[in-house]
This record gives sequence, C-alpha cells and structure tokens, in this order.
Amino acid sequence: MKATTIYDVAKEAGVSIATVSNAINGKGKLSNKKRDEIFKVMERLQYKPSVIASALMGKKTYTIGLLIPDVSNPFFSEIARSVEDLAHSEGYSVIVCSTDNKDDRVEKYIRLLEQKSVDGILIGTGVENADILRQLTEKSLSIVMIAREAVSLKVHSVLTDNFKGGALAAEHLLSKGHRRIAVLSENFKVTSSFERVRGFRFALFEAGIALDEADIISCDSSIRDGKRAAAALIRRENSPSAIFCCNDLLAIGALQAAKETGVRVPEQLSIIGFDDTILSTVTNPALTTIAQPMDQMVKLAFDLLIRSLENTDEIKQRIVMQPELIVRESTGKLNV
Amino acid sequence: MKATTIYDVAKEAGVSIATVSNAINGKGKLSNKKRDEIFKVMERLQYKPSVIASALMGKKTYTIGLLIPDVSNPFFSEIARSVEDLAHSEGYSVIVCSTDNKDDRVEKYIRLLEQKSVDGILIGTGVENADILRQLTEKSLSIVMIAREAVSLKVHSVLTDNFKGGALAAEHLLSKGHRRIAVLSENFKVTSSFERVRGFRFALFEAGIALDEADIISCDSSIRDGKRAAAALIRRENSPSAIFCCNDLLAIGALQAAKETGVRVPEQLSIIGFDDTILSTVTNPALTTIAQPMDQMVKLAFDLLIRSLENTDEIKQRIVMQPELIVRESTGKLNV
DNA sequence: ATGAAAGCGCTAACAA
DNA sequence: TTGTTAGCGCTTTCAT
Repeated sequence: MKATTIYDVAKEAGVSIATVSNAINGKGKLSNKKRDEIFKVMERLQYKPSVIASALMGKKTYTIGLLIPDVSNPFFSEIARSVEDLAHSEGYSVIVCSTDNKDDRVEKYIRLLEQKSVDGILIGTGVENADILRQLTEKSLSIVMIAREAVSLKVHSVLTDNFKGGALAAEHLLSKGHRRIAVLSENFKVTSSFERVRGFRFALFEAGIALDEADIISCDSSIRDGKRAAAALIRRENSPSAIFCCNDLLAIGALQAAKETGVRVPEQLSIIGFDDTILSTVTNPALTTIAQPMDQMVKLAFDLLIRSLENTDEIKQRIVMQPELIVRESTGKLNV
Repeated sequence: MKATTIYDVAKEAGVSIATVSNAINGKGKLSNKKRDEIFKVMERLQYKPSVIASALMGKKTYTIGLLIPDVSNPFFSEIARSVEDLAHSEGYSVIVCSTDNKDDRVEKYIRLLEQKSVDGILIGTGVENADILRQLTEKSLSIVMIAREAVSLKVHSVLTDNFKGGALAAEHLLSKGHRRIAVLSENFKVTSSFERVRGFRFALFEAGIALDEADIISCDSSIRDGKRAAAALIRRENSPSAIFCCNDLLAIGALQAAKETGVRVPEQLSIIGFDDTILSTVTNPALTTIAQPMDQMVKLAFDLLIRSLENTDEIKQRIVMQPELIVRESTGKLNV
C-alpha cells in the first residue's frame, strides 16, 4: 500500500499541492475554510509529509548524529538518553554511532551521516586526526563537541574542567592523609584523561608530593583493564594507599582487584573514580567519584547545535563546566 | 559550499548522469575504461551519493529504528550497541528511540520513523495497544520484536523463554533450601515479567510451595523502586529468605535495601536478578541472575529484519531462546 | 555501451 | 488567495 502523498491530499481537498504545502507549513495566505478542509483531509487520509522529499528540497532532515565511544558504556548511554530526549522534543531523531575511539570508525560514520544529510553532529568521542572534523566544518556541517574538545578547530564545545576535576580528586585523597598514590589513566591520546591526570599531579605537587611516572598506569577504558592494572599495583612492594582512576569503569576494576586480593576498601585502600555514572552508586562500597554536570552539558551542547543550524557563522563557543566531588564510601582516612 | 552531485561527476567525466549512476550501482554495461575514469573523478571530487535522493526514488534509506524503553538502562544499551554494530556492518544507521514503555511515546516515535522512511523497525519495548503496530504491518513496514512479543500480531519475534527463566530462578532458590520467597516484579502489563513470575510460581508450585499474592510486589523498573519494595519486605514480620527480582535493576535495589538495613547477602537473604547486565557483575556481592543470550537474539532479530525488507510476505517466525542461570554471590544456602 | 528524459514527493517562485 | 511550474539529486526505462 503506497503512502498518501501531497497529491492525494490536494486532489481529495480539491486544491493544488501548493496550497496543501502552504497549509502544512503555515506559509502564504489562505482562507481558514480551505485550511480546515485540508487538515481534515490530511487527517482522514492519514497523510504524513515525507521528510525525505522535503529534505531533498534543501530543508532539514530533522536528524542528528551522535558520535560516542560506546553506547553500552553507562557514561555514554546516559548522554545518549539526554540527547535523545532533547532531540525528540524538538522533532529531531538521533542516529547513535559508537566509535570505540577509533579514527577509522569515526571517519566511516561521519561519511555515512553526511550521505544521509543529517542536520548536525554531536561529537562526544575523541578524534585524533582533526582533519576529519576540519573537512566537516569546511562543508559547513554543524558540529559541536561534548565532553571533548578539538583544539585547533573552530567548533563549539562544552566540556568539564578536567584539570580541576583531577585536582579535586587529589585534594580529597590528600585530605584523607594519603601520600602514596597511584593513578589509572586511559591512554593519553584521550585528552580528557590527560587533563585529569595533569590536574591531579598538579594538586599533588602543590602539596609537595611528586607523582612518579611509574605510578601512572595507562589502561584501556574497561573494567577488566582496570582490574588488571590495579592488581599489579596492589602486588607492588610499596603499594599505594589510594588510587585515582580516570573513569568509573577503571575504578570498578580496581574495586574488584581489591576484593579478589582481600584488600579492604576503604580501610586499606582508597579508590576514587570519575564520571559519576550509575555504576558508581551500585558498587559496594559505593564509589567516591568526580561528577560532570552531564545533563546541563548535553542541554547546552544540543542548544548550541540547533542554534548553529540556523546561524552557521556564529562565534564558536567553548563552555567549561565545573566538576564536583561526590564522596561515597570508597575513600577514607589513611590508617597509619 | 554545496556538495558535489552526480551532475558534477558526470560533467567532469564527460559522460551522462545515467552512466555515472550505472557505474555506482554496477548496473548496465559500461566499458572498464569509462568506469575507472568515473571512479577516479568521484574520488577526486569527493563525491558521496545522497541517500536522500535515492530514497526518494523508492530505494532504501539504510536507516532502521530501534524502539526500547530506555537507552540509559544497561540492559537496553547493550542491545543498542549490538544492533548498531550489526547495522553499521551492513551499511545501516540506527535511530534510537527510548519509549519509557509509554504507548503515546511509542506512537509518536513510530510516526516520526515513518515520516523519515526508515526501512524497518526493531521493537524491544512493550506496546500495550497492538493497534499501533498493526497499522505498521498493514503499511508493510517491516518490524521485528526483540525480547518482547506481540501476540495477535503477524510479526517476527525473537525472545527468551521467560517462563523457563522464572522456573530456573525458582529451582535455584529451592535447591538452596529457601521456602519463604518473595518476588519483585515489574508491572504485569510487561508480559515478559508476567511470564517470569508465572514460571517462577509454577516451579514453586511443583515443589509444593504456594506463592502468595502478597509476596509478589509490583514495581516500576528502577533501582529506587526495588529498594523501596525490598525494604518493605525485609521489615515484614515473617520476612522472606530469598527474593526473586524480575530484572537486575530491581535486584540491585534489593541489594541496597539489605545493605541499609544491615541484612547480610547471601547469608541472611538471597537475591536473584534477571538479565545479566553489566550491573550484575559490578555489585558486591555480585548478583546471581538469569541471562538471556542477547547477542544471539539481536543477531537473529536483525537478520530477520533485513531479510524481511527484501521479502516482505514471508511466514512470520517466533524464535524462542533458552535462558541460563548465572550463579554469582548473591544467593546461598539458607541458614536454618 | 551510453544518453535523454521522466518522475519520486516536496517547496518556492511566480502567475493568475 | 490559489494554482502552475521548475527544480532538489537520484534511478530507470527507453532510445540510440
């Protein structure tokens, strides 16, 4: 059964397609009588305008792309949900793309999104090769970065002050008396992690404590990897009394390593995460972590994106939000 | 900067647009020489065919919709990721729609997806009003249900034997010596939960134990609600020694309630969940749960969907997978 | 083997 | 106020 088109409506209502189009889009002048009549017919015929056809005329597709490392990672699935809600409330759909932080996937997905003429792209994944994005901006496809940034690129971005977040974590640990501290970081190509560690180390430095390179372990962003790395740390001769993990997944891995080796958290080992995902509320002990105000960030990013659809050559903003320490149970006073 | 069109390519290659089109789609006959030349030009001009335009000609949009209750719920975000991977490997994009299990949202999203001419819809959310879906099938839009079913509707569906899963949970608890058992269920309008409870109760019945209506608590599907309900259960005079929760979220709520009231799991209270999400590996004690073979299910469902795009009037399948008991730490022998 | 031209469903100038 | 018509970028006959 073919779908009803604007022609069917026009014929049925005894008017031209232009009039129907005007009625739909509230353009031009037309008598109330005709308008009502047309709407009635549309209703009766269950007419739904084809987005495809109107997009071909250069109108919007009302579809945006969302690039994130992995939807199944709670941090990003929570972002996806917020984006989706905002988008739907404005009539947009969102195509979710999990990139696994791989540039070739990023490139492939972006190409796909381009072909589908999405109106804009929200990027919440690291992109090493800025050229991929540069091409986009040159094609004047709207993009805004969320929880990431692309220095050297003229795009909107809204992110957390990761340096500050790292410092917050360090201060908390310091205040609990910890001195031997290690960190589990994502690969440093992930700039947000880099900043977090930098802030962490800075705060330590301010307190007169040097963070040794050997105490910074680079991991993939997975529970398994966090567990492996933390286990190694625990086995060390002079093992740390606290571990700062660059995200909740790694922190959970550390929690598991502690459990397996019989190390009590927080009595013997304090663990602090980053992101404040649902996971951090679910562990036992619940995870102390650094929260990013994600809902606000998504709102800001989305609004920026939508606005830049209309107004393409606006000054690019870089909005930095403040992180917050959420103290739960996985950190405690150092037992001397 | 306007995007390159097929006209640009044709002009540059000195051929007609039809020839370019043929070259792209491997249709018709054309000399290798011309073909190579055309591809070279496409490369040089960075030509990317517009999916929009070809969709308007009745071709596929290479976009599918995924309806689930909530992407931020790990069970569904894991599904979303699998769907996405399969889809992308076949050149499809997926539009994610979180319905919160509300029929009006389902309806709104479906309408949106229709307007965008998606090729098919994967439905992993309950739909109370089957009419919404019936309309779709009548319009010959391909849909397949995953982890849900729509009895009375001629659609493909792949799901787990929820009855069996419930029975598995009961048998496990029974084998540990539990007799006073309660259940936390989602609203019974969610048929999967209904089946789970039915299976659970059946297995109990077989063992000569009657499950009292008062021992079945109906909840929303959230940690908070699980906690609330479990806390009430724990406070009861003759409180149960084991709780079967219809999903991991509820089970985690129960775990939290136990922790707060100082009830030790599993020594004093056994808790079993359903779904085997990442959450169940993260809690402490780790959650015993019933797993659905989601990866296989998604694969099956996706293949069914893709196949039914070509072959619309095929016999509708109903594939039922077997659930599996995953024993972790939250269930144990009853202390008599 | 290649091209001309019609048409997919819609919007927007322009006529009437 | 309403209708006619020319595209948007592509696929697909049907000629050549």
